[in-house]
Amino acid sequence: MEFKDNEAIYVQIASFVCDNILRGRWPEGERILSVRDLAVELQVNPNTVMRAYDFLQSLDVLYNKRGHGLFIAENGIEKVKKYYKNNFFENHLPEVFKNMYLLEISPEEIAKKYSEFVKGENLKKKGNKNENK
Amino acid sequence: MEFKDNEAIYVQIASFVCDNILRGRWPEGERILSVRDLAVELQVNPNTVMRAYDFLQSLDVLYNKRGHGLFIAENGIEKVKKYYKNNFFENHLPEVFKNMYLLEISPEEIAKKYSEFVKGENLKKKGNKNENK
Amino acid sequence: MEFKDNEAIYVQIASFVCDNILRGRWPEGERILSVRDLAVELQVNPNTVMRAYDFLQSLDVLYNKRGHGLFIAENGIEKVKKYYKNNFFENHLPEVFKNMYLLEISPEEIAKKYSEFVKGENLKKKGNKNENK
Amino acid sequence: MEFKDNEAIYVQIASFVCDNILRGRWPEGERILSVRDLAVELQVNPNTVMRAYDFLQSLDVLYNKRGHGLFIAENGIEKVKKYYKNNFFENHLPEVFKNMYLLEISPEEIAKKYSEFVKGENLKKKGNKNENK
DNA sequence: GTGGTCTAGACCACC
DNA sequence: GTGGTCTAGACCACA
Repeated sequence: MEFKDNEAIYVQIASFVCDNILRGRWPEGERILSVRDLAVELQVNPNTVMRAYDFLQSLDVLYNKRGHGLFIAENGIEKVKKYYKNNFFENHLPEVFKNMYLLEISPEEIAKKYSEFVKGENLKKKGNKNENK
Repeated sequence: MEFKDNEAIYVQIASFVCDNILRGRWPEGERILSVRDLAVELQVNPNTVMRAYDFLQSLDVLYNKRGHGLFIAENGIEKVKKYYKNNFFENHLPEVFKNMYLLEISPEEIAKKYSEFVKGENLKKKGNKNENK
Repeated sequence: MEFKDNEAIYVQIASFVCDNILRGRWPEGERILSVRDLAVELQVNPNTVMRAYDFLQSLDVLYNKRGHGLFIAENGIEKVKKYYKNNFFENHLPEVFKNMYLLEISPEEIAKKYSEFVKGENLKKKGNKNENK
Repeated sequence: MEFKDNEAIYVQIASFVCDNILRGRWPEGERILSVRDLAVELQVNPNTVMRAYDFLQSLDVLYNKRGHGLFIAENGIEKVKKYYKNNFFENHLPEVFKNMYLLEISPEEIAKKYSEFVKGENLKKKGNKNENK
């Protein structure tokens, strides 16, 4: 996995985990990869994974069964959505709107680009399905 | 002026300057506030303003007339737009699209919220005009 | 290391780094001396080294692996050459030609002196090789 | 006249004066433009011209006839050449050679570009002659 | 340990 | 007055 360098790696790992939860790849209630395993997979220091997991515990997306490891909360999707939605509307969107306004980018242009983005995502999905066959 | 604390102050100052240029409040070719004056106004160390101005000089948005101060380039708006547009499409937009996709936010909802944002901006403008009466 | 005092120290440090890259002494992809270490070695304030490194990052010659330090880009040599060549042909050479023209110095004389210069450089190289024996 | 912004203006003015002397446009022994007149012509603060003249006096290129103004020395060309040659060989050339060496630019390439430069200068001369007709 | 940011204050050349 | 450079020292988040 490649990391952007304008954002802390642990934040990107947290996003990565949430992604997998929202997309249903990691089902609610199940045990999550151990710190060490994920660290190996992402080629990252375990401490960094730990920070990401800590962060997600503070959001109640993950919880700790003593001695059994970390699990995804039963309402994990809901929790993630809540946090991300709030973040999106409070922090990201105003910035985006300001840019659109000053750079004279119409919402129609955004919508058009978005539909292209969605196409790309759907292709990915199909690709993954075939991979698993 | 208030600064967010999740972004370096000098970056926010640079954005502030670009904003004023894009909105036409600071016309192309004109002299910009001196390092020291802006530092006093923003209650910030002159070095911090200097860093922001340095950055804008490296983008050719500002240029230096020796001994006379810094001036906004004749094609300053164009330069700013170019930089901001690139930044917006490369860095911001993909992130926004991913959020929209995963959080199931439709482009129509975005468009609606945007039109409200624009109303707010227009009110601000009128407010400023009245102030000057 | 000695610094000329008609040029900013941080610029000279940046040149020093580029020199080492172009000469192959510091290979592409490798970690570069930390800000603090180079500051100690050059007997200079860390901020000054930082400025040099900042500049080289803006040229994409250096990049940052968070928490691990700064590394020379894979195409670092190319990037440095591009920047230096442009600088040389746009800024230095016209000045040199004007001097040659007005002072009546022939290109043959230049060529002759250059071959002496190259000899000196080659001796330096051999000297270093012997040092390492 | 346009000034480069990487060199002090008074230095550029001094060069401008030397240029005119070396090219024979301003003959040895003659009175030189007054500080004020040159300042107006170059659209520059008189103090700045003054500094340039001061500098040239320190090189014995100009000298002061009390109450009559500044004059170009009888051996002005020689003095200018001496200073510029020294400067060229001591300061400029080593830098140029280093660049040529590291960027792998051959003296032949330099010679070729120089001959083009000379062509350009000769055209200018003819152009000026015709202007004065 | 790493880079990055900010402040405070001094000093400089230039116009 | 202008920008620009440098130092010293503090503090931070990150790995």
